[in-house]
Amino acid sequence: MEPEIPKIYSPETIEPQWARQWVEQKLYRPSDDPASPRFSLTIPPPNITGLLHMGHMLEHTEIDILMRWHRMKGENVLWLPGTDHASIATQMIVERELGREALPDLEPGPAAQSAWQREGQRRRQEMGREKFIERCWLWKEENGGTIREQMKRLGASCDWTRDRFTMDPAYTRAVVEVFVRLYEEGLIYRGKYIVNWCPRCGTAVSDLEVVHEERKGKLWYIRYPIEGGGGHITVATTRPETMLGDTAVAVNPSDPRYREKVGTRVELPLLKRFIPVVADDFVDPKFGTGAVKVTPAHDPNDFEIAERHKLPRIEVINEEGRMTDKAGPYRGLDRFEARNAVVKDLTAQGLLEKIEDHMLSVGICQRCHSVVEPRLSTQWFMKMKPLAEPAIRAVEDGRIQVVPDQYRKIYLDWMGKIYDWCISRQLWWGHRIPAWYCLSCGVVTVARQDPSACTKCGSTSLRPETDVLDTWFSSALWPFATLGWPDDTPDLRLFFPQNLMIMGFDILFFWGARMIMMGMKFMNEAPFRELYIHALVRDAERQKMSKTKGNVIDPLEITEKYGTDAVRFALAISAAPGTDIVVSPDKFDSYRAFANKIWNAARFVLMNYRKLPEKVQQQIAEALRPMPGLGFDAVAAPENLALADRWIFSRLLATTGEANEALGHYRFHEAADKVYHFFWHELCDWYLEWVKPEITQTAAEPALATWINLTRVLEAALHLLHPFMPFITEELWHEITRRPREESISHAAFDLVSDRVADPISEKQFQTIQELIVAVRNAKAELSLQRQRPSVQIACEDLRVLELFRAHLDSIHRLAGIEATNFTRGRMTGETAGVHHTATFDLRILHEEKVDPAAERLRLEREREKLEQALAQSKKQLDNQSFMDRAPRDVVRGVERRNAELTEHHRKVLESLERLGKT
RNA sequence: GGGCGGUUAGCUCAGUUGGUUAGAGCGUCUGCCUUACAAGCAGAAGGUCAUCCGUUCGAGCCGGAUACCGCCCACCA
Repeated sequence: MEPEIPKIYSPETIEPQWARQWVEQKLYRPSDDPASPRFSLTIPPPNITGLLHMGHMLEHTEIDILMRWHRMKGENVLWLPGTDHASIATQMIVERELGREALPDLEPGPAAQSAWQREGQRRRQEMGREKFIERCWLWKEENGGTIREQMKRLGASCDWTRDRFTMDPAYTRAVVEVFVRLYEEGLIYRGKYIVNWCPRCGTAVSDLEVVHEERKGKLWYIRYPIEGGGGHITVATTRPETMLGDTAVAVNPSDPRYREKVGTRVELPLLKRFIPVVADDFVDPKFGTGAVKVTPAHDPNDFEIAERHKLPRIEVINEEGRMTDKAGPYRGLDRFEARNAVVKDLTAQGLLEKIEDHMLSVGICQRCHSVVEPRLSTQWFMKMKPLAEPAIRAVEDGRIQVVPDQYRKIYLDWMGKIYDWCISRQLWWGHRIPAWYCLSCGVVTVARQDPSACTKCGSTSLRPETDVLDTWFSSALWPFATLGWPDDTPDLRLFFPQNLMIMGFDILFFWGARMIMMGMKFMNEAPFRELYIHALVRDAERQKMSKTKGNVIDPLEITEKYGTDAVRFALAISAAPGTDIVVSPDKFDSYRAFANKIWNAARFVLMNYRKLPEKVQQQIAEALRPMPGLGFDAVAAPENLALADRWIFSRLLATTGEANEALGHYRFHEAADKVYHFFWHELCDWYLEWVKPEITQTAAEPALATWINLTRVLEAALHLLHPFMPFITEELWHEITRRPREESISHAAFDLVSDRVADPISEKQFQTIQELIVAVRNAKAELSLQRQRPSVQIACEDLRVLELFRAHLDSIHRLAGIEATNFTRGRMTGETAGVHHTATFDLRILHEEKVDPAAERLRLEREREKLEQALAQSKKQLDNQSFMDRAPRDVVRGVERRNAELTEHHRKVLESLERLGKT
């Protein structure tokens, strides 16, 4: 900071410097000393395809606050950063890029996007697997670091020397190791089942990657003629095109309508095939007609019915969503075109009985929003039940704490009814499944290294598996694979298990649950001790932010405008656990104002500090080092401090305690709020105002004790604020302490956990003075005398209070804006108008205007009414014997005290009214 | 079809185990350019805590029901 300190805080000139320095100095690399208490956390790795959005920023802000807080507590903190290869997302982006190169002239837009995508897919096939993967790596090198650079700019206190990527060679080794071990144990298997198939992406996806959407659909009632004449059975379906693959009609065995038909055959319209009528408990007689068409190759329920009845499975829809040869005349049609054609033909043949509107939930591909097709296909699966059990117990018995608690139950519910996980993807970018097929005998070899020959028959003609693993397979290993597993590394020994994991609810099952399962399986313990689920960020209309809605707030943009610290603070103070958080420019504005307030408070102190004789400056700086934390010494011992100094110190201690408590429970909003209130409304509004004359005077005798206390409190306040606002506090800390630029507030010792209790006597005394000052300001405002400095008359029965006022008369005069005070012991009985009462004192502004008796009466009457209401309530409680008997003593005493105060205040008001009446 | 969360000031939200007078920010109104800050200072107005019933000496908070809003899970064609 130059001697001329600007009045307006400009984050844009200060933040980038520190951000750069922190990274260059490797400031947040933990020590490798196993003796010091450690705190470790791995970042939820953002996708390399991603740009930083507000959700990231919230997550990183919360993490960073905690990391900086733990560092302040003297712990050895590791925040390990990294990125995820995002198999499907990356492949799509690279494909689109290929498509765009081939078709550069298209007008950008949704239509072009899908054209590029299709063309890109074609070109991918053309160039082949190896070339395409090379291309993906290239893309990753060029774009995959964007988020990392953004995070650095936002001051995330990661250890960048430990940056990891899910496709690093070492990490890939861990993935292969896990796959092979699980396969050898029979927990990974291969089989032909119905899976969710995305025809657009051309791959299977897991259940979790399918989102369900309520859509208006129809229920078509189709007549299946009974073989040999004699009527028909009507089935209802939401997907008429699948009838082409029907291999049975099923009815409930107890359904009297169809009992006789079971075992007979019906004719499948359009294709003229005959299919049996079977009885199965699955069928609900109350739905539709009570008869169900069975399409084993395209419906999971029908698949199971077919298993039970040994029915054939006919695939009529292919991997592109088009009808197969088995669909006869409909072959080659898209599945939705086929639907229309089938309905049209059935209508023409008079076999369509009716059509009803029907709401149904449609499965949509999470990635590309295509309608997912349940499709028979050979895939790799992970058996989940045996893996889930230990992961359930770890949460049940508290080895992992889930915060907020509501998510514990959601986790347990989901884990309780978990299904096997389809882990193979028909994609190229990702971890290739380490399996080889023998072209001679057909046996599958799963191995850590490329096998040269078949393990069964020794043939050397092997075909490697082409499928890759679901991205979430590799991220499930994140908490230990990033630390060097499967090797027994020092990092693994020192930092595993992680102390904490933070994530959004949206990936609790995708990632959180699977990490716990893999941790239990391969490390024999929970991968982290606590799991904190953070809120979702929404815009001012409570909408979830998304690119398609166009309501995305770009953190970098907003940060540039308001400052990182302000945005961080706005997020933190809005982040109550378990609730969504709403952000808006308004909010950022108010916390930018807060940053400016901090800046100016420090500026004020510094400006005056620099006017002090050099010797005094030295003395003050001396008192700040070595870091005394919150300790006192001889100069600034409590008995040498004035009331205001003791008061602000007491408030500082209380605030520190509250902020610690709140952060310990992830109550970011509460911690931020306490610190905010302390800094602005106690430190600035009262304390700085109070000591202003002492520190602005350049008198021969600087108030050394006050100066020391002031700088200490300010320094402590910067520490308190630092986790929330790292940049401005780093900057100001250097100015206040005059420490070298190479040092950092984040590593400065600070006695955060103080065993000192607050100082209730000073607090009470200061509070009484505050009451008086506020009362005078009020009275002045009521009389519109704000511009003047009138004299006042104060009467008080309590001699100690009177003494207190007298002792601080100058401050009171200055802060209340009055000229002189006339004190009386006792009550104000001789005056007829303009008297303001409180329980402890009476107050009258002396001024020339005649007080209007009518207005005066109105004011007092209103006051009387309020007091009487309050009195009635406290009396009621005191008269209630049950309350007196059962309520705790301190509650009763509180009511009694209040009642006494009210009574006193009320009596004074009544007396004033009476006197007023006499005039 | 199950499960969960929400409903508090004009707006956005706090309110930790039930306890005296329900808070904050923004907005509104009044007055101040008081030599740190007008992105500021000093004041003010504004709430039957969604509704009903219950438990209790005492309920914004605990229990039950209702209404509306939102979310998650689910293989009923």
